Amino acid sequence: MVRLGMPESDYPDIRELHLFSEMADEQFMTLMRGAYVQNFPPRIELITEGDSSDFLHIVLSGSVDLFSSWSGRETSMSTAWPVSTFILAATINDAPYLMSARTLEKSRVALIPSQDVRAVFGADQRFARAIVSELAQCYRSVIKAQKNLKLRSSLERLANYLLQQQKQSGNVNEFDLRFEKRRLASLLGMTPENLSRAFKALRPYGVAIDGNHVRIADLEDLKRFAKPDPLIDDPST
Amino acid sequence: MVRLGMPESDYPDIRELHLFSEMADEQFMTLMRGAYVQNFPPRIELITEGDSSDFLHIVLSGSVDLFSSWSGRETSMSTAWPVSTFILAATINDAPYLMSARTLEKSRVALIPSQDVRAVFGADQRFARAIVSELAQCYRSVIKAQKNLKLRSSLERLANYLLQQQKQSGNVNEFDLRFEKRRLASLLGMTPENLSRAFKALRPYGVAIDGNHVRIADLEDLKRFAKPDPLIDDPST
DNA sequence: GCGCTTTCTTGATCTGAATCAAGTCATCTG
DNA sequence: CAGATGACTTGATTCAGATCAAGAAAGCGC
Repeated sequence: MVRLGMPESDYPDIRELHLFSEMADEQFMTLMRGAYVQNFPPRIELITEGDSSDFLHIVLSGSVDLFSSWSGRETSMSTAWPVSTFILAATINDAPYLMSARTLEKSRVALIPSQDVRAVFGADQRFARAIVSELAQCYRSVIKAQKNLKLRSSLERLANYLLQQQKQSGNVNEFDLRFEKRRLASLLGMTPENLSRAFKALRPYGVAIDGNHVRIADLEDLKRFAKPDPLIDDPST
Repeated sequence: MVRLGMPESDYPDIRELHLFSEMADEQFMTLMRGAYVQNFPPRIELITEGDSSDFLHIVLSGSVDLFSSWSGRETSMSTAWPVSTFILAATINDAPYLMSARTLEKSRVALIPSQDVRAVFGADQRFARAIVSELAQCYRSVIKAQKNLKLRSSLERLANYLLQQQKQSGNVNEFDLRFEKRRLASLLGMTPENLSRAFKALRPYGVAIDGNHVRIADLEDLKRFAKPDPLIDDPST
């Protein structure tokens, strides 16, 4: 957990992000000069909900779980994969975090002071536009997640999740789950026990699971059951 | 459902909105000149999910239900009250609507062409900042809604909703529900039948309901059950 | 006023999903 | 290697909430 200024070798990864790709060099360097990079072991809590947002975070490698708690219960809200930012909204509005974050595995995370982000927002028109676009994107993702939760049963959510992963794996009929089942369960809003049963319940639709390896026999068959909808399942729109 | 350019008498209401209050007069007038105002009867569908977003909408009077459908099911996502905008994210990203909108009652709605909004965003630094701030706010609202859904039972959601309304009514111990119970049920993610039962289940905590009139006997008692949390229930943070 | 519709309530029943409890399996550790 | 640990599965049970069905109350048109 060593803390240091950001090495220049990390610049290109960040520069590639939609959020930073269009801005002026000068402003980009301003952000980078104020930034830190830290390496974290697995299961370290990076952020606690309710704390004030001092840094915009960027996952450079590994992965980060965003979760929330209330009254002794806990739920996964989403996962941040490289290379992407998280808690942008709190940074922008200088408001307390609504979610906690912890590393799922060994992870490398960049930290840009929130005040730098807000300052550069005022100075760089393109950066401002990128932030707006990113925020709108984030907003739309949550809306989709909410529709998914309110309109579908847990079995339907799993089926659509599998279709999404299948697509993301390059439209092959076999792929590996990207995380352990207990977290997948929480993401899908169900218990681990029920996820187990849900996988079995999808067998009649041609879904076979072995460990974390999934095989889909007949995509059309599964689609008939899952009824995927771009307004819920398509991450790009 | 007459369509006209916006009368100047509506300008002040809109100008007061956080989104428009800081921008330059000139830019504000540009937006207003391109805008329309329409009067709608109750239960008219203003927007259908999936359509492309040609206008930023502003409720001037009445109220608008934002809802979504999938596979024959339907759910209320939120309600837009005067004076506020809706579907800002779709407008900004020039993306299809994720939610449909219908008037709940006779309503007056202003329409600003999306391309004007995007153009002025580039021209007015203060407007850009206001949009970002508004979007971040919207994002955070949905996150809160999602935490509410995933972490609480329907009874807990109702209890916290009542506390929120009580606060909004000026901390008095009696107030009226702001909409009909079937919609409240949908907003809280439950059926009308269950909402009925939930009200009865809150009686031991001092909640009395008569029609749409609510009386809370002992606020502390209800709070002990509801365990309100600013990171879920406080609309301002 | 009277019918008509719609909302709301209440009870009975059903179901999806959580919980509880064991047991399996794989991995890690001394 | 034995024992511990943690992830996953499976079955039995419970529970929250949905659905179904019917009646009560309230609003509305004529």
